[in-house]
Amino acid sequence: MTLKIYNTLTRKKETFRPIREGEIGLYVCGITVYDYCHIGHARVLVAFDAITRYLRSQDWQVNYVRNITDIDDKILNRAAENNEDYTKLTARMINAMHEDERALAVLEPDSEPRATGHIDNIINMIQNLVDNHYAYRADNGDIYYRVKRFPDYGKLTNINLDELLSGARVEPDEAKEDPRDFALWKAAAEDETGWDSPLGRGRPGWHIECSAMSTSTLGETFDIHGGGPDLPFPHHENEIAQSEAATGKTFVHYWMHAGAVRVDDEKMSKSLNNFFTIREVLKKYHPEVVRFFLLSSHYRSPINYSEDNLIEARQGLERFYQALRDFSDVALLNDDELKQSSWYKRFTEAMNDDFNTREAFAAMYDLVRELNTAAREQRSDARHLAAQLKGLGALLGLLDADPETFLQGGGTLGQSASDGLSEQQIEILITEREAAKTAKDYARADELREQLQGLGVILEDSREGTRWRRE
RNA sequence: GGCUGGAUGGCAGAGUGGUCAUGCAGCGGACUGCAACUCCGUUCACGCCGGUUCGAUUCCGACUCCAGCCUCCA
Repeated sequence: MTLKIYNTLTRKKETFRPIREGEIGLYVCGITVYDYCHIGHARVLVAFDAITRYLRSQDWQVNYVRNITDIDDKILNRAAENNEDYTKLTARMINAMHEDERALAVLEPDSEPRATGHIDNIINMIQNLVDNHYAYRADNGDIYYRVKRFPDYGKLTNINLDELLSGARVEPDEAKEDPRDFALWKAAAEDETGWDSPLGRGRPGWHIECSAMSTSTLGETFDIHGGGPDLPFPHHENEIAQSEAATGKTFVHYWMHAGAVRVDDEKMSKSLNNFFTIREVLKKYHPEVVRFFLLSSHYRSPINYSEDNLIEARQGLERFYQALRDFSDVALLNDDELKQSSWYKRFTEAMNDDFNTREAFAAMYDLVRELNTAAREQRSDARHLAAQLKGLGALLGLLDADPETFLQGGGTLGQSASDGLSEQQIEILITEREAAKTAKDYARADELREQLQGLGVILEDSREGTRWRRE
């Protein structure tokens, strides 16, 4: 089955053709670690995690590289504000990032290079660019990329160099030959953070670290480069200019960019200061609800982070776990068994079409209905349907929790204690209600049920007894 | 202003040249002591104007509006 991927470079959905048969080199721009990750980071992390999991399930050998930018002006400024060494700040933020990733079931990439671990590669690449006149050393000691010398500049985002110049936003800098040039190496004084090198003492500018890390881990030309919605310009445009000038080869075949996360229908940005960190979000919502929410739109569409939409995601996920409730013990199918399934076929058709997770969900919801019907009729295929549902969920990193635990957790974590009702207390009230029901004292039974409902506990009666879940 | 992408039912959100998206919500029914869960049925749709076509929400063009990037940001 052919895999189609929307390529930012061509602005078209294209049939994916790997450089080497069966293999995919994937580089995703990771985090600049000067603060906690926010919900926008979460989207990129979760989207490429789901994509990578899916590709591997289709027998692609994926080499997934996601970098950490751990040296940068924002980091140095923040460290100075905190009056701490910048490596202390980045170490703390990297730990926090890893915690957030684990919570969201984001698997580790195959490698996670850090800018400070690639200083030699960065220096070599800049030296190469200087030697070939793609870069020059300015009077202030900074080294800039000579944008004019790279004729393809702007091919990713279709910008016109002259118009870029007329845009007043380009910062005029006396040291530059041309205001459009950007820094590769920033000169550093002895008492500033920097590395000694043939380029002079300094530190890398933003952009060059990704060119160095990606080409040194995946080769001068690789398959897919991904990132957030604000990266095509200037970051990826500059990466192309640096890398292709340095190697003389095509840098990347497919460019993938996630859509923006909005907050209550407002643009989310650092300057508006309206972003939510992942850890704040996880205080309100179960991590799988957040993951499900992020995957419930196509990865390229804008998505709106709001109370309503998160509640909706929770309800959707609850539908899956309700269906799996009586099948928590079913074993996962092996690959061959799963691939026999017609549901699997529909699911993969959706995913092979530029990773259409929402369409894949539609197939899973239809499977849920079939499963519920089978279970109601006590059909023998119910267990197999449940196993297929879990199998499809696993391809996206979903539905791995114990259904009862998920439903009784009520879509958030750790709220049972603050609710004032322990599981034991709930069970006691349910037993009391059972007694009232047996005695046909329905008024008392309803009173108990309403009491529990007021505390966020929903009861569900069945022939086998009463189950409960939190809203 | 330039460059991208989009406009689908009450909301969210896919997709298709002519028969169903899907989820939530609503309505009717089954189940239930009553509910909840679940199942069955069902209402509600493709921004606006032209064109192509036997037929367009789907293709083409104009228009209007919205979002992202062009400034730190994933």
